[in-house]
Amino acid sequence: MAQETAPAGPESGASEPDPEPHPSGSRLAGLSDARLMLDRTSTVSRLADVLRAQIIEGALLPGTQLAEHAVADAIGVSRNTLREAFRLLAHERLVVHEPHRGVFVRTLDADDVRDIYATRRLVECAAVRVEGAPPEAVAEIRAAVDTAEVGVSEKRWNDVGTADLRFHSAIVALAGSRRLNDMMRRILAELRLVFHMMADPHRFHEPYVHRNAAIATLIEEGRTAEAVQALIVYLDDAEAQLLGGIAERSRLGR
Amino acid sequence: MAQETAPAGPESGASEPDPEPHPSGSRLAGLSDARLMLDRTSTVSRLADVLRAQIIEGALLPGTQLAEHAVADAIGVSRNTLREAFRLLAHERLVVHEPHRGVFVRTLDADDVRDIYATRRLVECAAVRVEGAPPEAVAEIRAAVDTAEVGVSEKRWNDVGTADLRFHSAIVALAGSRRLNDMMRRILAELRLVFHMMADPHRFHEPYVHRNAAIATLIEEGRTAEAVQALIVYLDDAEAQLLGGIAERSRLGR
DNA sequence: CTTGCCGGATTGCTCAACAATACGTACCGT
DNA sequence: ACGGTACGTATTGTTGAGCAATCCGGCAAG
Repeated sequence: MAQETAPAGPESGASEPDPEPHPSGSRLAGLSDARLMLDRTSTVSRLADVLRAQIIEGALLPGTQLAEHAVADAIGVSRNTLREAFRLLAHERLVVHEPHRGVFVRTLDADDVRDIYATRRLVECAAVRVEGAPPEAVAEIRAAVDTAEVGVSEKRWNDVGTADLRFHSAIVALAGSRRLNDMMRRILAELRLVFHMMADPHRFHEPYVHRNAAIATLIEEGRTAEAVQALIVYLDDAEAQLLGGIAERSRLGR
Repeated sequence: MAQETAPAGPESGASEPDPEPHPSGSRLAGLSDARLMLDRTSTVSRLADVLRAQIIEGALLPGTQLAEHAVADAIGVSRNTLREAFRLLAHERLVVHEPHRGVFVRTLDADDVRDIYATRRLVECAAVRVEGAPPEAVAEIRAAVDTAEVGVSEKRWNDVGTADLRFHSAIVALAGSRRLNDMMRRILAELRLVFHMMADPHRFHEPYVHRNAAIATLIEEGRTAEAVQALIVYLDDAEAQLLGGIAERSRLGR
């Protein structure tokens, strides 16, 4: 399942942050990142990408143990290389590393959800308020909404979820900060773990698609105060629904 | 220099993100992280802590190459173990990992400074505005100010810098979000790299101590709007000064 | 001065081994 | 039946060596 969806966004190299553009004054611009395109290698990076994609897609459910020897053999890499990849994923909070016990796909609790939504409320609302947002970010917001609506009409709920997170990434991109974008990408990846812990994941996205559209319009029209208000309501509702799902899940069989 | 200062804050385990507090409803609070205190082992964690402290204190200056074999031999750990620690630090952006070339202590440029301050403006100002801030966070703000003032009177500039960053960490803590705190700790650690790239690092902290005190008072009195305004001015000035320092540095011998 | 080539050094990754730790299970006394 | 102990096994933590791939510096040729 979930195998047919695109790998979402494993683009983040995560370890090569800077092309360090040479100070040469010559007109050779546009080549500064060519180096990165060339040696996109590094087994560890690709390994982390693969595992990240598997976790985000739900192929590896929260709580699953990732035994080193087994995974290393299955994928065909050395145990040491796998451990390096695990360190990255642990730093992204997609897996937890319990000493002498192993690494497990992260299981989030109610406190995590509350913390995630506290962060989202603060960052997303502040991003909407930022002056002089780059126009391509606004366009990206609209594009995400369109994608989500297509997904709804075709009942591709997984894609709807992806588009929803893309929508909120685009909102954060209004702030125009790379670090903020990275942080939010990681937090939204965490959020996918919560969805995978639920039954009927799609019901957590589908009702919000039209709200996203409304918020997008408000942003496009520069009505930031109203957009922020709508966003707060949105986030409160979504948080409450997820907390309800977690409570329900823990009530029955845990 | 800088050797006499305390290791600042190497507390962040960075790889064991969660004590995973057991859902047991019993009143055994405060013990959830006892497990971590016990097996505080893990060579990789301690190794990362050591390197992080060295970098943050300035013992390892930006641009320094950390050759695997040399460092591993010097510290007395295996090369594989060291590589795992490097992955952590690279993810924290304290070092850069250039494929087939090695890892270097990160060198930040003007764009990095702008990005860091864009993030700080957004996050810190929003944190001040958050309702219902935990009182211990406010107390921590005041404590940081006091420490900074003691540092000034004793001309311990390095401690003044540490206290300044502690002040801003405390401001972010007003939001009461663990993830936000972690992110800001990492960003402020990055900022220390910028300071180490400058001549006379202390002149970037000393003029701001009394401003911190004023902001702290405004926060304590609940005058958030004024506090935010003062914070924005503060951040703008600090950013401009750092950018000036970088420009100056790149003008002469790079 | 540029181009091409070579040798030395470093990194990327693998493999195998051993110590340290956690877990399941059988055993034991009460 | 219950709590505790001991033990064997499986997994992780860490090490060390080794080889291919890659980068860097220098040197020779054009």
